[in-house]
Amino acid sequence: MTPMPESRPYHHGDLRAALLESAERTLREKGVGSLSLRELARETGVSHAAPGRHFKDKQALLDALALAGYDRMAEAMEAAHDPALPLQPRLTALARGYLTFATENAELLALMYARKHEPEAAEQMAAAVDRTVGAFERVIADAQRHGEIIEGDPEQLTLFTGAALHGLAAMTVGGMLDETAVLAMTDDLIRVLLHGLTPR
Amino acid sequence: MTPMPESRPYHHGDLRAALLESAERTLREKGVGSLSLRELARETGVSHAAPGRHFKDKQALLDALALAGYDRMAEAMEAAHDPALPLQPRLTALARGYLTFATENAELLALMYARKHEPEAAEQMAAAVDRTVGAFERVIADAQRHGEIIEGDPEQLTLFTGAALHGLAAMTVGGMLDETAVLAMTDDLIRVLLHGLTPR
DNA sequence: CCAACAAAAGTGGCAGCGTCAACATCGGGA
DNA sequence: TCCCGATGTTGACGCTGCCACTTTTGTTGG
Repeated sequence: MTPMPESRPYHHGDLRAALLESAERTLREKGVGSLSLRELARETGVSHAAPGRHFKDKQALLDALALAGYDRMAEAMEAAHDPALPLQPRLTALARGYLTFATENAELLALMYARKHEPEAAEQMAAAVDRTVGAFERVIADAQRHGEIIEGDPEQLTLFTGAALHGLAAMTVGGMLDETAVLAMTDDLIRVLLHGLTPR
Repeated sequence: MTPMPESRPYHHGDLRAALLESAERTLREKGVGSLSLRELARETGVSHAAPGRHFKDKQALLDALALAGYDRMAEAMEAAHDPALPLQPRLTALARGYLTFATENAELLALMYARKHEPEAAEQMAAAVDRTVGAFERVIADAQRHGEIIEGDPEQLTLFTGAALHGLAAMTVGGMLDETAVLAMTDDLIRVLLHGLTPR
């Protein structure tokens, strides 16, 4: 039970990465509310003030987490993006990609959308958002050029599509829907988005 | 500058209501992050432990706030609901109602959707959600009976509509859109929802 | 009419948190 | 080699939520 001197080196090696990793696990397992710098330091085996060397703020750590999240999300979206498919399945695949990422990273997503970020981080975020939204926008603009989608500002049409997806994700995270249900209705959602609620 | 004995009565009168009111103001002005029971007590002129008499927890106070929010939201929706209108303007009016409430009560809305509520509060919330969603669902089911909307589970179609709206609201709250822009595109959103992204 | 009781408020204390300043240790470049 | 900057540690401060205990107050039954 004695702490076992352990002779851990004075310098950790890559504390910053270790903290981010540990933080992401805690975020996933216990939520952002029970994420404490001191607890993090304890888990990582460093003193309570050590994290301050790498993140000036708790918010700075959360920002870093969110930024990493955007990278992973962009990857997931790009992986789900198959330009060879026709419009409807192509959109459906993208939608599945987003919804899967969103439900599997609910707490992280909340952080990403949080609007509390410090100014410098906010810029990087904006760029990261574009990477994700861009995937959708390309599909829309593409299809528009082929006459498969109505005319109008493609940015706005993309926004509507994204809003529907994000709303569904938010409802899932909020507990109104369960994860399998939301994936099961993705097909229907895209169909409604493309063909409308009114009969043709 | 002296505190001025003030001879405030030992019993406040209606501390519970005073706390909720003060909390809502702070929530609106400084966000949930800077909402502290002690600060609240100070503002209200009572001791730091007095709030504990009326809310067993900080979460209990947040739950009460959220519950009141649901009531106000339901009122706003019912006020925006005009059954005399034809389908499209009727939906548009409801959408405006929701988006207006959402942008004007961003922090509160986040609280309402937070999924951290204690079990008893959660039940009341579910009922409150139904009051709001119900407004939309009635419109959809109504129109379906008149053949103005495609067949299919009205609950699911309502969900899609609600998701699009909520997504748009979330983006506004998140700072991607500004308040006037979102209201300006409400018409377009409903049109796309009803008639689809593809040409007819 | 008043004693007793319960509800409502106050007081003090605890542990945890984020942050800061001052000090310690280490490794790498002048 | 030495020294300096980056990294880690220690200790402290004020804040927070929460708890146990005491005090005040209004109400109510005898």
